[in-house]
Amino acid sequence: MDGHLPLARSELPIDTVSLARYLIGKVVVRELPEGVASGRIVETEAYVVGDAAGHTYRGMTPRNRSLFLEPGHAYVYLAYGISYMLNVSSEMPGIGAGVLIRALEPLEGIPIMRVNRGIERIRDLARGPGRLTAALRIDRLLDGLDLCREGPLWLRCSNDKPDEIGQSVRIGISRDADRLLRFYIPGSRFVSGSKSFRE
DNA sequence: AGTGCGATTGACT
DNA sequence: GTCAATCGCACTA
Repeated sequence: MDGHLPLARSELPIDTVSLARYLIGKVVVRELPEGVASGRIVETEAYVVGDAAGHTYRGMTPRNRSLFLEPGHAYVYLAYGISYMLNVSSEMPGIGAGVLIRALEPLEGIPIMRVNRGIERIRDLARGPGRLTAALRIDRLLDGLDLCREGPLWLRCSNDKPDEIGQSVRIGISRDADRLLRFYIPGSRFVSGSKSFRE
């Protein structure tokens, strides 16, 4: 019964792909003044070492430095000037790589998420990387945060483990686009981009 | 100092 | 299905 504890850093896979699979089924917890909002991770993408689609492909910059922290730290950035993306750093310190959290199944604080998103439908609250950060009110202020420690944003253990994990190409990228680095719970109504997948 | 471009979303045909 | 919105940042000069 460890369903209420933060993920232990010592148990996090160092390898980016392993971490992307490991995070499926775990819980993202957001602590806000109004209360707690949380969701189960149903979809991730790995941005591995040497990945032409990754933000660290050309080395460390002020924006992406969080990806070089030890595993389990938040990397938050703004995409298209509109949506924030939440990533979990992977690999040893000094190596820049990470896992993008692409979709959550809402658990706690659904009324809070509805207010933050301005919509009612539970299925759409956190289905998509920009939607989940809006639902949980995640922005650049949380960049670099240790997600293995309780705080404003952290990752929680879960008792139920998915018995199967689907795999496909990543969504919305052009470089290194053929690699099967997207992972998701097959059949979940809460995963994004239900098109283009293969085993 | 200027420029082009996204790890997207929501509105619209 | 198509498409515009929007802006920080990395890159060029």
